Amino acid sequence: MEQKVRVRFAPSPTGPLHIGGVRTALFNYYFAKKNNGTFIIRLEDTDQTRFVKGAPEYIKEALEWCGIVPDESPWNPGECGPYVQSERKDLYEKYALQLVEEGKAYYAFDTPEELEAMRERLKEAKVDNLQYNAITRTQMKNSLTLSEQEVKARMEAGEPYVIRIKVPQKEEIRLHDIVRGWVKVHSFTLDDKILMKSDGMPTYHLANIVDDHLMGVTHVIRGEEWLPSAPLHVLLYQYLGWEDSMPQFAHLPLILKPNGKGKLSKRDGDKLGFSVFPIEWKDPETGEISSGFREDGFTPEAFVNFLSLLGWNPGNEQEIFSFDELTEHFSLERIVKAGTSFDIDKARWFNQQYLKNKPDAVLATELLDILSKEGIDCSPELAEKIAGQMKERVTFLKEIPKEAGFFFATPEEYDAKVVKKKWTEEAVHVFGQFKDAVLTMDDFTADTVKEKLNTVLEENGVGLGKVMQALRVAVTGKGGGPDLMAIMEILGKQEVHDRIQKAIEELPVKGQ
RNA sequence: GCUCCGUUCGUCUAGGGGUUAGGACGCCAGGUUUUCAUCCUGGUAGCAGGGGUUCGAAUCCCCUACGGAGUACCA
Repeated sequence: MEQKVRVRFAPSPTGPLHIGGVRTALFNYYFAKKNNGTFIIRLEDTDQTRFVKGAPEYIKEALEWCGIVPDESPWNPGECGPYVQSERKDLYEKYALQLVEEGKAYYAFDTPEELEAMRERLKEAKVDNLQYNAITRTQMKNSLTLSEQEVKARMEAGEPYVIRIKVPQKEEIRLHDIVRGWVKVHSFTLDDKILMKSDGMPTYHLANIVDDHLMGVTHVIRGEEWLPSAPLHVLLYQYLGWEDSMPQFAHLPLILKPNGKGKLSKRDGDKLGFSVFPIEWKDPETGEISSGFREDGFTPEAFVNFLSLLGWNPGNEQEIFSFDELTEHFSLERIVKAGTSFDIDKARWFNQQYLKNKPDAVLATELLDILSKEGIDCSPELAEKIAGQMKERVTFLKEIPKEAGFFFATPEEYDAKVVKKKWTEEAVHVFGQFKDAVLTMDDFTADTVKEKLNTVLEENGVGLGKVMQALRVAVTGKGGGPDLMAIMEILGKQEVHDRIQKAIEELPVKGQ
């Protein structure tokens, strides 16, 4: 049976999306596009108390930055709307009621205190699973233990109640996961999860199944944290009579902290020295800012490339992939099973690869933006030249103002180590001649300035190697950097002259 | 505790009965370069442990250990 692929990414708007969520979205997206399918975004906001203002907008912006364009979403609804669960509220109750009707679910009136007391009791009795299940439900206040009249009376009196699923006592539940193969669980270890909360909202479990069914979702690709509740979901599909159209599951390995200990969480950001969010997030309550990869200077291409290779690989040795290539090569079968530690060094390497391979003109546009934020004036022509000189030497474009500030201003400080070692009487003597010679040049390019320097050096019988670093320090203030001749060409002859002049006046000569 | 999932260099991973266990990041060394970086060359380092099955196991099975997730009127 060939069915058109429909997948969804269903985040909960409780804050910013972290990179694990982004990767889940990416894998769903690749899978949809590769199979000519549809990619849906659905907001799962059934817990109204945890809704965070700005979260939906953040999710949208973050995914867009990565290059994900949903086919159907709250922002561009398709046929299966609405795409926000709180707006679908009325849909869910019907199915919950249907299950109650069929004896597959029931009403429960237990208070949080009573539930807690039940768990305590079980703990003391050294019972393994502290659950609301086939055994314990017989001791609780629900429509299975209470008389029909009493249930009715309690409901009419406005007493809060929930609807719980009635999990069979002895049944093996099997599900096939594309990543993990067959997973078998005994129903006794599941508990009678709440389907409808007392506020009338469904829980994740119900809403998720109902929506996936109604939206025609064919593949559920989500994080491994959902694997333990997947059997419950299967049971729900069976109960609702939707087993035949049940989607296929693929549970993705978790992204772990760099030390491999524990799932990477939103709180790990910054604490570990790197971002865990795609783009910056400002907490609307506290105003606290969490850094994002975008603001750190990552290009979306590098970020996406890196993230896509966390828990998936194409089976060959290629590592640099464009978005289209990722889509083309992606397959669920090649997702790895084991959890994956996050390695920021590799992420940085990816960014550098992309930087290196981008045309100077493209980089110039971005650089101009960075420079203007730093209050540095720069022409597009100059920016392009600087980008060309610096792109292989930095990991992020935003390092340029600091690493190559000499392009914009005469150095105020000079590398003390180089000065101490290389700023010799001989060098100063040669530079005195060189700076004047420079002013007489008509054609001032990297090549001609090199010729000129060589000429002066030859006349004085001094080797190039002996004075190059000193000259570099005089012109740039730094001990390292791009080709000095190219720098001088960019600076122009007057500036070169003035800088050498200044250095000669200010720097202490070695041995004097 | 219980249930489920997992385990190949420090990290990301290839490899699915016969391989000198391959690649990438990182790290180290050498070369190139006027310098730093890039680049090139080389090096470092791994099948969690124990039992089976087999002529032969990183690969298949079992056990143990370790790690992770779940165990809410959160998703």
